[in-house]
Amino acid sequence: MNSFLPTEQRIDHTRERYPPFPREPAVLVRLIKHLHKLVHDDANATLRPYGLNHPEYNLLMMLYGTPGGALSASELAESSGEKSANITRLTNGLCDKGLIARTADEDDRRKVMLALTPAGEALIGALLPDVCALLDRQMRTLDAGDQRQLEGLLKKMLSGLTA
Amino acid sequence: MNSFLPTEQRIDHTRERYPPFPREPAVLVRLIKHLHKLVHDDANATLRPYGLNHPEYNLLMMLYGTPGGALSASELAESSGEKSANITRLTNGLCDKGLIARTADEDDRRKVMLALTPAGEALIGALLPDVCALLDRQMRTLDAGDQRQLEGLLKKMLSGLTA
DNA sequence: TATAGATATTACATAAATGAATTAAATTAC
DNA sequence: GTAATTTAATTCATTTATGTAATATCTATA
Repeated sequence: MNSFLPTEQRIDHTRERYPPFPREPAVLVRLIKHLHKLVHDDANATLRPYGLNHPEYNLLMMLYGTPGGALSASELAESSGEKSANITRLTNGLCDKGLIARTADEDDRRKVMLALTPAGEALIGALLPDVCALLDRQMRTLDAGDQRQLEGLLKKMLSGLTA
Repeated sequence: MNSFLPTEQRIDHTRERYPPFPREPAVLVRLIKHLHKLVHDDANATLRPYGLNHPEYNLLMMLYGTPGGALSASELAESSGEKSANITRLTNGLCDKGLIARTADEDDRRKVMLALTPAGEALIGALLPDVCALLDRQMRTLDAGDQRQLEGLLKKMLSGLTA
């Protein structure tokens, strides 16, 4: 898992067998997959002591970072990239743990608004130092300029995937 | 899902509540997650007509791109990033479909060597044009220079995650 | 205001992934 | 040469994620 070289060699061998296979796009897609997995596993390890996994943490941080502090289930699904059925399961778990609370929206009674409880706020306060250390560590090989440049390129890539 | 702006706004609001939260690393991690999901879903949609999902396709391409054409189960796990238990499940499915075949390794009888069958080779030959088109389309907003630069930065990021 | 159509949420069934434990074969140490 | 250790692959139980369909509520328009 530590070296990406074998992956590149396989892509090169694939191109010998099938020349139109586009090297750079294939390398980039594999890198994204590889990085995602490492970041995801790393985050899970950091969050486990707090009784959370990465998707649960993401939902809590969506609420923490939202002015007003409340989002509907579908807004959470949209912003977190999870399927709505999965949001129900995850928010059930977070409600059971007492970290978030559901309230019916007054204007649109189809909606269920979700917000952090004091216990949820407290948990985030407790884990943020570890999370910040994790994020800084994960990006430690990139200086400020690298990070800005990478952000720009990833957004450029993103623009080709959504349109 | 199409805009990344709300995510950035949430990160900014998080930083108002908790200033040490590192903006760039958080943005980059979210971008990686976002891009991975889009690429993954996109690939699944392209592969479905061929009766494959993305993990299955990855395993087949590992074998296709390996000189000699055979890998052991643990080598497949290592190179694909899947857990070994998952490799067993996935390769069972691919064997059932007749796309790969298991043979015992002569030197080490604990090992199970996996290789493409003629049917597996044929399927890859059939789907590669679509996959190449997909890859080129996914990276269409990045010119050759962008792609090289992005590859370099992602590898630099990777070096901080594995060590 | 009645009703057709759209949206939000949830429930249920199914699929995919993971972790822990098991079996079998090879390697090492004695 | 035998016992202990390591490694490879699988099985089983559990967790996590997805797709489909059902239910309830809202919106628009005739």
